[in-house]
Amino acid sequence: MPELPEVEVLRRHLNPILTNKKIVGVEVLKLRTIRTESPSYIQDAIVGCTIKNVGRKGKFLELELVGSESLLTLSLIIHLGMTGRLFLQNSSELFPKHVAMVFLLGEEYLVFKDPRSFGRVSINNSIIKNLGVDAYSSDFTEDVLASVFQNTKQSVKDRLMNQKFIAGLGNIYVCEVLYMSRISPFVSGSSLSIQQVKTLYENINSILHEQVRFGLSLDLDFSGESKSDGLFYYGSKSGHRGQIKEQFKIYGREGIVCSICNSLIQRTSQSNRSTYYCPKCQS
DNA sequence: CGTCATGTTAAGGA
DNA sequence: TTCCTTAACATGAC
Repeated sequence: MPELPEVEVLRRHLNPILTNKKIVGVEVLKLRTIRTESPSYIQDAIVGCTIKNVGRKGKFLELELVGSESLLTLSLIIHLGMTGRLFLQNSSELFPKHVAMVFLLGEEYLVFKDPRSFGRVSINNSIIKNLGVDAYSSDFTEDVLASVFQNTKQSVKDRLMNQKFIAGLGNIYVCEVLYMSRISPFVSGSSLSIQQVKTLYENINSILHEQVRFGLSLDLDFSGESKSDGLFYYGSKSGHRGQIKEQFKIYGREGIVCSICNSLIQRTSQSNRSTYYCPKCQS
């Protein structure tokens, strides 16, 4: 459930549900999910802590925890990777397949399911220290965006996807934003005009706000895997489980005519990721 | 069988 | 050193 808008929608759903809940146990089913930290290290640190807030930076969720003596605070950082999902289920229900980690909250379990295991959980917040400015925050200004493109031969697309510079944009929304801005994904960052940077900035803001608003407008249900939240099942043409599916203007639309100029939308590869673009509008 | 998938990052090259 | 590119990770859908 990967890019910034999806994580933000999830955060807003989880925050009221998780706030003031106490973590009474932790189970690690996939060691890969915690990488170098051992299960006992995580357990010792967070069991007994209470969740005070669910925050976010870029695509990372940050659960702010406070210890039982109310002195110690720490962050439980969760990245959903490509296929990660977080939901609550009742302690009496069976775990689904591919559960990576479970946080016991008394009667309820916060389940982290992650089939591809690209996600990550950590209590070392240095992993979010290297992130650039969050694209959805007030710190993200036109000047910040302009500085991202200075002195680089790297393509506009690769720069926008690099979390070190701007945190939150991924493959889908970078394709969308470049198409909206009529900018070629292949040109170098430093070749952009001031006007192009301005257009890009406005489109990044508008698409992120639009997608968060769209996600929040859906009546999603985060209490239990069986009900599923219905959102963020891209990649499935039938619309996975017959649920609501986000619509994109360019992403995943290879071979379909561009609604602006009637050219065929193309797909190619950039840094091992698919780039969808209109060869005429974005030349 | 083969190709593709919302992401990150270690390792290698220039 | 820095900046950039590539391959790898693991599983499912089509």
